[in-house]
Order: sequence, then structure tokens, then C-alpha cells
Amino acid sequence: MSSDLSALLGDLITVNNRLTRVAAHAAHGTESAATWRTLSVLRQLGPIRLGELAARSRVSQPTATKLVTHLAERGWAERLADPLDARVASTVITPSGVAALDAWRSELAEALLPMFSGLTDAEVETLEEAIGILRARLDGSETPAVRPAVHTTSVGALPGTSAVHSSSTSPGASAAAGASA
Amino acid sequence: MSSDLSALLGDLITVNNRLTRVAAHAAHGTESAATWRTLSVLRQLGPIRLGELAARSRVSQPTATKLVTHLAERGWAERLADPLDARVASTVITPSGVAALDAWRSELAEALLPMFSGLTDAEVETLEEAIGILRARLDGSETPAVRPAVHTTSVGALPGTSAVHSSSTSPGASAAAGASA
DNA sequence: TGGACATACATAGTCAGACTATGTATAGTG
DNA sequence: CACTATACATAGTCTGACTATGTATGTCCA
Repeated sequence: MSSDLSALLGDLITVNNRLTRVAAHAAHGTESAATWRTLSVLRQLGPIRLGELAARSRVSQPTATKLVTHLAERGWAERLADPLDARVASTVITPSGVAALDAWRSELAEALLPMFSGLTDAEVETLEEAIGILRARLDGSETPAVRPAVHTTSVGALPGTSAVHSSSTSPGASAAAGASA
Repeated sequence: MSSDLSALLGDLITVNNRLTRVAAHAAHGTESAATWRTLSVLRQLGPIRLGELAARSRVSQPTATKLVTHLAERGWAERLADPLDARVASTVITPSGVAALDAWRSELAEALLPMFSGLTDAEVETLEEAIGILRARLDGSETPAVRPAVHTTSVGALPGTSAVHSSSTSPGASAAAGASA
């Protein structure tokens, strides 16, 4: 019954774009979506080099610089000097940043509740599983674009490529939904 | 403990934001996401007044004006004068617009295929259902009078057989797939 | 050891989508 | 026939995103 993967992806992005507008209205009095997205990545991946953050967030390196600067001004992230390489400026989320992220999630959820009230248990489970599937794909696919390095530094093994292929009705989805980076 | 709806919604929006970045890279040589989102709404809802389009797209009325102007310049949409009310400028998608939308979907799907290759049938089904659930909520929560879910059509019943572009529902009141309050 | 090249991040400048505030034309009403 | 409400257009601004480029540091090799 799986019609066409092409159509599925088209619908996925279309719905995604519409949801983005809804979220923009929901998180009104707070920061931008880019801020929260970046904070989420920081919380999930811990101290991370700026270039790696840019790749994971699918933004350009200058954009990542701006976002981190913004977070640092808010006290939600800090830059750490790398003792082994003075060029590197790793970024960490601060406790204040974690708190802010949690607060945003709460506010967002409250704003979206009317739209998503009355979901059946089955629907909630479906959404949880779908989120898990998408997250696995987002985390697992290493950035195709920015990786011209032929150099084999091989210091920090990237934590990606979790290779999660849990089928539906497996416990993986609910766990992924609850963990929340 | 499966359902903390608050956490689910937070995860949903976070994943959504990350997917948006992926899509931005995928549809590279073409128009913006706002263009395709608007075009999708136009195809789904047929001739539609500008204010209604803005509400459905979750953008302000001036933004809708700009988007429609852009579409009209491309020849992808046309403004229709309302014989009963000279203030009204309804908008319709043109055949050229439908073709452009289909082309975008194809290009997008091709670009995203590597990331989503190897999905199991169950995973595809889960994503299809999730898309249906979200679409129902997006379509349903618009007007003060929420359209009641009429029948319990399975989401898997999307046709997808006749044309290259399936889904995106049919015009009219087909929004209630899978709502089942 | 020192110069050439590569890498990591920062800065500058630009573009587009989104908003609020406001203007203009038409419709409805007492 | 004004008087208000409605529907859309216009003006101006903010911000996230990009490309192009600059600066500092690391690495390689003669």
C-alpha cells in the first residue's frame, strides 16, 4: 500500500512547512525557531565545534557563528577554548540554556494543545514513532555537503550513525520521544 | 507513561525545524519554501480569497498578497475578480502552477531519497499515517467552527496510482482523514 | 627553521520572508 | 448620504539565511 516514496516525501515537506508556520505563531513572545533548534542540537550533542554544529544544524558556518553568538549573549551557551587547537571554539549549552529550552517546550506545548487535543492513543503513538524515524534519519545521515577534508585526523569519533531501524510497534519510538535530546 | 503530550509536541516542532533546514538544502535551484507552501494550499483549496489563503497558510494578509503577486508573476496563479464583490480578488492555481509544483516535488524527493532510503514498509506506513494526522489537524483547526470529522477513512487510502503526484488531498472537504475524535 | 598551504572560525554585505502599521476602494447600514 | 466595516494593497522594518572574504592557527616539507 506504500504508494510512492516520492509522493510521501513531497507530502512530508509540505506538511512540515505548514507546521512551521503554526509553530511560529505558537512560540510568540520568545526567541526564534533558529535559536531553539540550535539549542536543541547543543543539548543533544554536548560540547561541539562550531563547524560540526553548522553541519548538524544544516546551516552555513557563518550562520552558526551568529547563532552561537546570540546564544552566548543570552547566557544560554558558552564557548570553550580547545587546549589542543587554538583555532577551535567549542560550544556548550549552559544550565540556563537548558532551562530556557525546557521553558520554550512547555510554552509551545501549551499553545499547541488546542490544535492537538483529543488525539487518540493510537495517533499519539503514531506521531511518536514518526518522530523517532525522522530523528534517526536526521541524525544518521552525515552531512553530504561540507566535508572536503581528506585528512585523517580521526580524533573524536562522531556519535552519529546510530543505525536505528526499529520497525513500528517497537519500543524505540516511545523512548525516542521521551528522551528529547 | 507513553504520552506526555507536552514532550511530544516539543519533539515534533524540534524535528520539524530540523527537517525544514534539510528541505531548504534539497530544493536548491528552485523557489522558496513559502512559494511551494502557498502553491500547495492553492491546489488543495482551489479558488480562494486572499484573506482565506492567509488564514490557511498561517501568514498575515500582506504576506499572502506578496506571495500571490510572486506566483502571478511566475504565471503559476491568477487573480479572479469576484462579480459579486469588487473588493475580492480570488486566486487560482494555473496548469503551469500545478506542473511547477509537481516538478518541485519530484526534485525534492530525488534529493531526499538518499536520506530516506531503506525505510521499511512499516516505517513508510507510520510516516504516511503521521502526515495524515498532522494534515487533519492543520486543516481542521482553522475556522472558529471546527469541521467535525465525518467518516473514518483510513489514511492509507490515498490514491497515488493515477498520476505522478498523489496526495495533497482533493479539493473540497476531504480534510478529515484519520481525525476520529 | 621558514615559507606555502590547509583549516577553523569571524566579519561584511546582501537577499528574502515575515511582521505591523497604514492606505484605498468597495460593501453594507441607519 | 454620510458612517462604519470589510478586503486587499502598499510602506517600512526586522531577522535568518546565504556567499564572499578576512584573520589566526595548524601542518607539511624542503
